[in-house]
Amino acid sequence: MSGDRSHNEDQVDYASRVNDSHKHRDKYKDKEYKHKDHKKDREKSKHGNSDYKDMEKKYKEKEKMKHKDGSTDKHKDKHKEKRKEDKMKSLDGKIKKEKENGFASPPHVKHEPEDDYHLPKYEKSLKRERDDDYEAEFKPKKIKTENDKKVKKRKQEEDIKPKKTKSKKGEATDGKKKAKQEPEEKWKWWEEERYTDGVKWKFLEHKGPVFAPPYEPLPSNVKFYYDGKPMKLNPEAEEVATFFAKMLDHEYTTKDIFRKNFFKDWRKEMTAEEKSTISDLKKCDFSEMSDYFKAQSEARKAMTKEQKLKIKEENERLLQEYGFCIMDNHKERIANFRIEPPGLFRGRGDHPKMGMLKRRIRPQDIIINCSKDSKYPTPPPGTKWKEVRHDNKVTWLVSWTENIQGSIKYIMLNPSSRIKGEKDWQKYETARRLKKCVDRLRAQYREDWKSKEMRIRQRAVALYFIDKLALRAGNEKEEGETADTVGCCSLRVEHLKLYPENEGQEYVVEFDFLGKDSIRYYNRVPVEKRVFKNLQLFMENKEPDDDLFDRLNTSILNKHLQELMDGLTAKVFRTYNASITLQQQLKELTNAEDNIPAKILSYNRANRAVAILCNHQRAPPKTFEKSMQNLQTKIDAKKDQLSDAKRELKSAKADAKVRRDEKSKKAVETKRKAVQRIEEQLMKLEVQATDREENKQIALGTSKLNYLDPRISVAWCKKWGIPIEKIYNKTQREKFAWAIDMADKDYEF
DNA sequence: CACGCGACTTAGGATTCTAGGC
DNA sequence: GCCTAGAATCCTAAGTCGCGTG
Repeated sequence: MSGDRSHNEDQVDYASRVNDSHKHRDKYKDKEYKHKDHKKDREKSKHGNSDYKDMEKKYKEKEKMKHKDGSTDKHKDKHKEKRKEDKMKSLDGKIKKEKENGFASPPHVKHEPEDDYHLPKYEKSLKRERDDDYEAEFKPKKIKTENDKKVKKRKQEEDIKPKKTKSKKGEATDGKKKAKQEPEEKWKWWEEERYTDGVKWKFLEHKGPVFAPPYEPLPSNVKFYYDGKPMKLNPEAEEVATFFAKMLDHEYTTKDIFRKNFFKDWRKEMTAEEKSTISDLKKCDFSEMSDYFKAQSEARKAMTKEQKLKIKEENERLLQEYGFCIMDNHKERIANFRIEPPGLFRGRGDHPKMGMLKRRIRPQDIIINCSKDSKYPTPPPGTKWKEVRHDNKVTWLVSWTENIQGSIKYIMLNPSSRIKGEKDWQKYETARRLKKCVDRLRAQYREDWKSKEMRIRQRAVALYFIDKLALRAGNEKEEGETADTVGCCSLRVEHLKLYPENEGQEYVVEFDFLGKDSIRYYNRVPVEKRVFKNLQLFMENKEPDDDLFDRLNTSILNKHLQELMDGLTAKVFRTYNASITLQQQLKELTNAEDNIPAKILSYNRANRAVAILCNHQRAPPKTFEKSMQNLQTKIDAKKDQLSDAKRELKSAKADAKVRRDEKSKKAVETKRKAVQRIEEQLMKLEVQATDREENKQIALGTSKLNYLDPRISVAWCKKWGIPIEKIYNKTQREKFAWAIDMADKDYEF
């Protein structure tokens, strides 16, 4: 079998892995996670000369280590330190600059040179301009000649499939049109030409963002107390206090870092007087404020129908006005047109910045992106945008810089939009191209395990993990800026344990680390002997907090991958392995004789295998135990009902035997039907229970939305006559409209 | 050529909505 | 009709990756 992942079935049945691995964000460190101390050491060594010398010594020792292979020297730790210092400097500069720019200089509309990229003549045509490069496919830029044949072939396939464009139009127009006029026909962007060379649109018009509602001061009867005494805060400080008060029930507010960060930022909003009084967060009493907000939310729930409807209508109005944009002759839904309201930063895991004040975004923080010849969004009265630009090489409509990490946030389009959909489709096409050459790649990295160059061995082992275990690439992160999490390339020695033998298996590697969102990855896998030996080598003479792959980073890895296949990066493996697993599991698990609920259980199980592979976890719902119990009660009741029905059937039969008339025969039939019906109901419930139990701490949504080629699911539905609604809800159907339209029952990933 | 940053995808949790059971 | 569990949606943090720059 080519291109499947049968060489590592062990991935699929590791329900055991998930079992109690979720939510170890906090527990984790109590156990044996000692990284903190090492971190402190590293922190120290950054300053102070003697420490630096120690480092140098260590560095030299390392160099002596195993690298007799002549590979280029590289020491990640050293770079890390350097980077950090630089960043601190540049951050300083940035803050100062921001103050000068943001407030002093008037915001302005930036005018681009006339002949830039603006091509108004195209904008009226309904179809996008056809590109000069007819061969251009998903990856417009670099098309390798060796691929030309395949490209052409796929092109043809695509041209053949979409034909029913017109056919549906008739039925839809005279059909029942909903009160809110649908944006005429559903636009089948996937039947049109794509842009190449990085142009994302030619016309873009929108209304700009919706700002967070202004702060409403507390009523005078709701007081804040310091050290038992009521205290009126200035509005700014009061607002920040309310952010804390609203989170009082949340675990966050018990965490030291959170409290420390909050308090520090809160004090910045206080008057000199307030600052001098309020010196200890423990003496702050927010409970009255907290109660007030609870009462408010209760009141909101208790509102009358009309009031609720009014709010709903207002929301709808806002959505209609700001929730859409015009991009290239089509009205498209915007994903997040509301600006993030101010509040306290809720970083995940052990985030050093949790609790910091996320400041309010104002019009002068906002950059607008739209066509030059569009009607620009107007800033709120008396305000100005930071900038209006016309960059059609990007997809965002609005951006601003956030104050916690200094990163940029964007307003972009909905997943159902052309611009997102095309990219998504393209992603799966890249993964399918990987399928075609994955055997070759696997052979290659296995060969590379034997390389005499350390960097190549490391690269090959890392790639093996990424492929086999679906690990993320693992970019380096700045210490102290974010939670300490890792991916493949950033794994440290402390994250794995090697067992030459474990529970009857040879060469077992135990992984235990925090990945994205501080979700714990725990897995014990037998690996090939060569991998094991290499790992031993990589770990020799290293401290627990040293990088496992000291001669590798994501950039090196991705450059290598790019050479192996056009468009290949580490994350493509996740997409590929997820999709191919789904396809295989569906094939394996779907039983032709099963009824629809049972088939859907199979689908969910296939989906689950992928979620486990990708380590998509969730906190077990708070009500999980209870709801499980409820379900069990229902099942028991149904069982009783069934035995009753069976008894009745039996007596009806006996009766019929004696009486031998039509009427009693009919009664038997009725009873038989009843038994059958109840049996079906019982089965449905039992299936539901199984499904739910198996899903306790596994999240299916993420893989469904981001990793599974929707055409696989669509094909499966078509093949088995399962309504697509059973698999995808409305939003998902919108996102995957392209797949639903184009995949037939024989689609192969 | 490292490195910072911009753009975009992926992610889990919180909040809101809704359908189905009482 | 009401309540509530579970689904849907919203929210925004946290990744990936490529590119420009000094």
